[in-house]
Amino acid sequence: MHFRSTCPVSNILDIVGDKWSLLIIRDLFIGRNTYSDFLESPEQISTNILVDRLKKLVQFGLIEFTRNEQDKKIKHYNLTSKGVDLYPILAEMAVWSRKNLDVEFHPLSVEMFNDVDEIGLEKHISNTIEGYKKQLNK
Amino acid sequence: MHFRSTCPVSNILDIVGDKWSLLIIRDLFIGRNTYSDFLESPEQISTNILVDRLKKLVQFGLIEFTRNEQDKKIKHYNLTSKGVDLYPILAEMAVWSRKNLDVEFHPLSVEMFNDVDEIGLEKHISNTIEGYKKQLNK
DNA sequence: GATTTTAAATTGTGAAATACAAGTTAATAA
DNA sequence: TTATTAACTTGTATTTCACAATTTAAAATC
Repeated sequence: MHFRSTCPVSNILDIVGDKWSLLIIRDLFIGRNTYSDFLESPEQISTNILVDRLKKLVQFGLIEFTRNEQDKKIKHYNLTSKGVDLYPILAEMAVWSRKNLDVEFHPLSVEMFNDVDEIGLEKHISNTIEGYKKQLNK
Repeated sequence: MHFRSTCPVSNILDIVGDKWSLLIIRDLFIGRNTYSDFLESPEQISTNILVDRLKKLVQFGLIEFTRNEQDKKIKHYNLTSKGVDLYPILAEMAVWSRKNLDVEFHPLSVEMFNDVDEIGLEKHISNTIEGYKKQLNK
């Protein structure tokens, strides 16, 4: 891995600072976990870019995959602990957009973040991470 | 502005989701605020990319500039409130890198974040934002 | 007021990343 | 044996980025 500098902000951007990587991470948090799932996301990633990003994210140790027992040609991707640690960044991004952009957001995002005003962002983040880990162990 | 979807994470990535925009924002938080300052950053942005990103960030309303009174060919850029609101994202990125990457970080970053263990991330963020705003009004 | 300096911006060219469409592979299902 | 389908590859066009050189315009110097 080549880092442009020794700045930690620059370093993480060298890993996930492209148009697609963080959207795949987001997908994993909302339960999408297969190649086909990712292709169905509303942003419409290209197949060659998707394959490339999945490989890179595995190389970086942010995600890994297991084979479906019933249909072994299906790969189920999941976040590693390094990948789960990205959630605060995604959450802060969503907070920024909801505060600073005057647009109608996807119902799923509205639903996902409607607990923030009540319980606070910190609790929302820890709940989401806990929820993700629980769902993995099933 | 064209958004790929109505997901708030996707939306902010459509604005600052490239290799350089957030590094310019970072620079502004550490006191670098002119074209020449940005060029001197360790990541070595190209002049054409820098001009392009500065224009876009102004268009998006994340930054603005004033002319130096003594030397009017110098532009001093500053973050708008929308831009200042990006700091939590930068902070979470730095937190992620410091936790998950095994590298030596720039002394400035080490110094900047050495208060986090003591006072917590939330306080670090509000202090940094407050500090930035104060410095602007001088 | 002509010349030099410098911050900001532009231009040109090659390389890399991304978009889009079509085709391939290999495991499973029929 | 032949579909079917999840994952992946390939080819080409477009866009973005990197790198080097040059231009512009305001300020400073002579």
